[in-house]
Amino acid sequence: MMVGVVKMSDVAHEAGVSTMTVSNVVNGRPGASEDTRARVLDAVARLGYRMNATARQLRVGRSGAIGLLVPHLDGPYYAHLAARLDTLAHSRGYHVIIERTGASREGELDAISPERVRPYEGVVFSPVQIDTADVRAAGIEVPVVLLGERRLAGSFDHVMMDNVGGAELAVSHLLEHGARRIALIGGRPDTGVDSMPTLRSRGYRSAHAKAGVPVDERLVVDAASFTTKDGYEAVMRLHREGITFDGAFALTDAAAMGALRALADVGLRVPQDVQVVGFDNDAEGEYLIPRLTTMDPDNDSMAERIMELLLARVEAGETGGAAAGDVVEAVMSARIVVRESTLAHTSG
Amino acid sequence: MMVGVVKMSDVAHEAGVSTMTVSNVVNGRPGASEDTRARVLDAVARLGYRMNATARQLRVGRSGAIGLLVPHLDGPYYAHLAARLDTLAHSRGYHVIIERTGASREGELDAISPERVRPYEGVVFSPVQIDTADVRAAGIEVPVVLLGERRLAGSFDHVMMDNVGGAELAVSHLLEHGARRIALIGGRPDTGVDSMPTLRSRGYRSAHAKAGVPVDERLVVDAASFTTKDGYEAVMRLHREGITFDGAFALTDAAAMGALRALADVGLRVPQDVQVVGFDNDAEGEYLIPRLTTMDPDNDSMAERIMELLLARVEAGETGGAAAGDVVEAVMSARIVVRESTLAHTSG
DNA sequence: ATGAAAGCGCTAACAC
DNA sequence: GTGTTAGCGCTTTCAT
Repeated sequence: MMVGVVKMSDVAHEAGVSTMTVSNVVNGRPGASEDTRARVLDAVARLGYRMNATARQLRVGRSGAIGLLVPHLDGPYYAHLAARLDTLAHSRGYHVIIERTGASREGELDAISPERVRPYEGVVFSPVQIDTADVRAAGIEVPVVLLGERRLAGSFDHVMMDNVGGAELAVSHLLEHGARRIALIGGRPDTGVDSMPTLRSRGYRSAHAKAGVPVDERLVVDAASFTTKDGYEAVMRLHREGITFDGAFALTDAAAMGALRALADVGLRVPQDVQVVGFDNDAEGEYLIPRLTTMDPDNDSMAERIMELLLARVEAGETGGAAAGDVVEAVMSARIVVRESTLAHTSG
Repeated sequence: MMVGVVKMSDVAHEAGVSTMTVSNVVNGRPGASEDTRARVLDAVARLGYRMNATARQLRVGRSGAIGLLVPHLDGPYYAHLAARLDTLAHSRGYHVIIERTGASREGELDAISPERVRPYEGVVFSPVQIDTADVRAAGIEVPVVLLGERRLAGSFDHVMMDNVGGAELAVSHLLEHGARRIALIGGRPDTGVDSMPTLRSRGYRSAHAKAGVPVDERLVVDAASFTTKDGYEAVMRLHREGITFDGAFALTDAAAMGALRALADVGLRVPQDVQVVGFDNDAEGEYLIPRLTTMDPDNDSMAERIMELLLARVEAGETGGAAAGDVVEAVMSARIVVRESTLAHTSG
């Protein structure tokens, strides 16, 4: 056993060969006799040699690492995505490294800076504050797949969920089951900007339009961040202001959870008095009281699509982030999971 | 604007100086006239130069990155820890990079391998499958703080939660409030091995011992992984087998959530028929029906302690993972948060 | 105040 | 089959 950090030249010396031969053996390249190979491997084991990945990367570029740059890890969404991506990456010989941007502009710019991104062979980035121009300007040098609702047209492969369609499905379900005054928990006026809340709010409106049911704007309750707390407070606010409703579409399951608790607190029964639908299909939804009807975004397919797009570019040896011409925009659709929080049979 | 990757020598050429001068200016080192500095900065801006962190690291070692190696990111625990550590790291000029080990032995060994760990200036590692010997044998070359319940005696700084004490407090609370047959959801027989479930189970037993209440072993229900589903199924199993109980201590809030749902399904009222306590103080607990009494592990203090220990060693320039002699073992205690799922007043 | 030389640990390209 | 040379992009040292 040697003390200090063992490098290739130490192994070479020990085995009585050149560093090049050690490199070849260690990397499983052909062109070394069985005898030499054995001697090298033996020396490696004896000295406890471990390759210096930094040096290797400076030389060849390959690191085997894929960066996943997300705003935060609260809630099951990104956690689950990370797990799926990691599994997929492993099966292709890569591993996933996760970085939090903190959902701030500065954090996002930091995370996508070339210094920080260069060690990765490709990155999956979910921007929430910055836009296409910023991402292009950052000058990322590796393949990028963008994630999420913001339209970053034309420059990068982009995987997004069909938020509008999913929300429309959710609200149509409520309308079909007889709800006529549907609260939108965490809703936003349509500012024209694409974001998760504005898109899901847009689906809420289009479902109403299709059904010919007018929207009472007082039912649209904004929420800061779609947490359980926010959902709770939104319903409480409606109740305090005496605004009645017989349905509620919460922009996230977390918010729906808070809404359920608030409804219980004010004595409204779900689904008899108010029917509730969430969005995300969090694992907990199945165990809430009552069990929550929700939209399932099929995150697994999404993860597969992402990894497929990214590795295609990585393995094609693409460089220079912004892809040329043949950019893919994949929209994944969501399906409804009906549970106790909405009525079993269609009314009307 | 230049095409391709711009390096220091390009900037040097453009500014008409040597690379050394560029290096000095870019890194804010003294020893460059105002005039030169301006010319260099101008060239940097014009060419869009970004430093190559890999090359720099090969030369000097510093990367500014702290690795957080965790089994998974499901649930709020590690997500919240990551956020706290990241904030603390930023205030000290570092950033946190998260890696999932997948809670497998292989994944953990992979993650702590010198190749993978060398880019970090220090790592926070939460092992669940491997033990001290493995971690030592891995030959990590940077400071390490270990996290979690497994005792990895003597070799590394180690921050752990007082699982036994916390569980004892939770169960004592139930006993004080009149519960006499307390189900242990996710409990384990004490195998002598230290793990979250065995430690919390130990607290369950010691609370009973202190109160002089015997434990009915049929109330100890194992669960695979302490999820909502597991909690639900554990209670259902007790009910099917006709085992009655008037209290339940779930090893995690997630499991408690499933237990609450199961109790509702079998027609038992909480807290009147069964009092329930969880562990972890997840944000959702406050909005469950009924609101959940739980143990708050004070993760923020824990994160502070971890970062403090790690950066102390990093900034002391320590190398060679296993610290010499002066190893710190910090045990953080948990406090109880009383809510609706247990009775308001002490009985008996 | 600035620059030239050497080298961090590794590997591509080319000898032999 | 194996070794030599050169160099990835940066910084340390020492000269000027």
